[in-house]
Amino acid sequence: MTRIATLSETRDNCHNCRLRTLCLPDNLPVEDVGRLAGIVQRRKPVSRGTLLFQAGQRFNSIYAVRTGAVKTTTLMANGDEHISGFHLPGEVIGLDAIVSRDHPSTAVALETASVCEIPYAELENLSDRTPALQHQLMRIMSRELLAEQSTNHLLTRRSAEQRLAVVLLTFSERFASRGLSAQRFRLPMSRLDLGNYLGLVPETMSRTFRRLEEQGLVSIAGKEVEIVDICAMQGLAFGAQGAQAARA
Amino acid sequence: MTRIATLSETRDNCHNCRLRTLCLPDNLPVEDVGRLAGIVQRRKPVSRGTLLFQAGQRFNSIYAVRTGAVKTTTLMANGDEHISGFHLPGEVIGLDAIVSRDHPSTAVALETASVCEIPYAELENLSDRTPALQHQLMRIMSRELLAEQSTNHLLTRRSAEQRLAVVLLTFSERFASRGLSAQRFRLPMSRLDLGNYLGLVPETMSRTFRRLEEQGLVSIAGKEVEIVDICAMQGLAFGAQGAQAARA
DNA sequence: CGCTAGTTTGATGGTAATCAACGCCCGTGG
DNA sequence: CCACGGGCGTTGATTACCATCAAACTAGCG
Repeated sequence: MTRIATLSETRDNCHNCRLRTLCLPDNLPVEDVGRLAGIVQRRKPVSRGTLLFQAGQRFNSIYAVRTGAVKTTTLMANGDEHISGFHLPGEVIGLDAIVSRDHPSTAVALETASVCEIPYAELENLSDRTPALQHQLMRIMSRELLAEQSTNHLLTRRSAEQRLAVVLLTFSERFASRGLSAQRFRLPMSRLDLGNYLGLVPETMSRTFRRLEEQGLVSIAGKEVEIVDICAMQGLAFGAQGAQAARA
Repeated sequence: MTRIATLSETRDNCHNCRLRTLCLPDNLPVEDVGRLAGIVQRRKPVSRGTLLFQAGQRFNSIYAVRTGAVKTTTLMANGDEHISGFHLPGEVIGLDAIVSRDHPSTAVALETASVCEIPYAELENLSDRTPALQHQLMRIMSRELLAEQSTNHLLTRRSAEQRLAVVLLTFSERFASRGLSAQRFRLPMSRLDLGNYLGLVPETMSRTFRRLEEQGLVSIAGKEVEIVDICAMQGLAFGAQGAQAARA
């Protein structure tokens, strides 16, 4: 069932992409999408564990996830590794490298995944002549900034249960906006990875999953998640105060 | 001693600004700095507590801090307020509003402060015709992204002592790069604000300051800070593991 | 069929939140 | 000038949550 992409298909890259409204081409007029498609390079699928780029590597391109899921990790000054995000199809990664010559983080495929590579020099060059593209880039970076801020809040002021609830609801929404079920989905990462992202050790992850299940909010089977009571989940995630300080 | 800025002085805005290498004009050719200066509006100093913009307000401009210090806060879904950052002269705020029509956060002067207002429509328009400006904008956003990521790590995986050490060292560096002393400085925010930012209650802030002092790392007098042993501070901030999980 | 990474369970302890109360600084108004 | 008040900061006692340690269990995979 392997199909070979023809050249014309490659040119069509973004036009026909189901993810176009989540990705760089969003808000672009048709002719600009064509020009963008001209510099986008589809990469062949890679298997779980493959590095898309590595911290310290020279920054040449940003990447848009096409299929599968990717995590980005950073080696911190003290030597431990921090997962800065999980990325689903349509999301752009590598933006944190623009300011320096090198990638600050490493991107790893969490499952079989494929990406579009966008050489940054060419993207810069193109967006110099394409205001709409430039504006879309700014919007994407602004959105990332906003997401990081809300992650910050989540991590400082919420209990383990709330962190997990928020993250599950976030995945639910992200899957839904990609046309998948908001109720049932499969988490692409291990509990260790999810715990690293949330600032919780695996033992706590396990116990917290169980507590959510006991409360009848979710049903868990390995990496398969079913959100049983979405309202109660939202109540837990966003209602009242965290377990910790929440003074004005 | 009040000086009235003349028109020509206003035009010169960015050229003569001591902060130009930290701010939007950095990396721009002289003629582009002039064009940028043409759309920058100097605002009169405002006193402590003044709101520069408010969450929910229509997004029109970004702002560069010129003097003083500013905090940005966000009202989270659960009703509590989260301080997303403290901003010193040369830093640009409001970038998180680009993606939506409205400001997600509120900016408050922490002390007497003045800002430059940069109408975003004009900035967009100008950067459409000014590649270097666009690239500088991208670099600034990328830098912000990076900063948020490292804050994330700080908040999830480090003890109260380490969080405070990191934040003090960060302020030290930021003051130093503005030509001020790296050893002695005055924190512009209350302990409550700093605690909110770090995810710590005021009681813990107080005790943690005292512990750093007892260890001979710093000397504290109200908001005045002296970093006594910078090496030991760095050791504490970046060395070894945090008090919490740090598994790969 | 065993191996290893990942996950779970239980027992214990430490760090920081919470609760309670007091002292300090500073601006306001009598 | 002094008294008052409130925001801010400090200190102490107690508690809760989550990390840590230890160990068993499961599942994918060569």
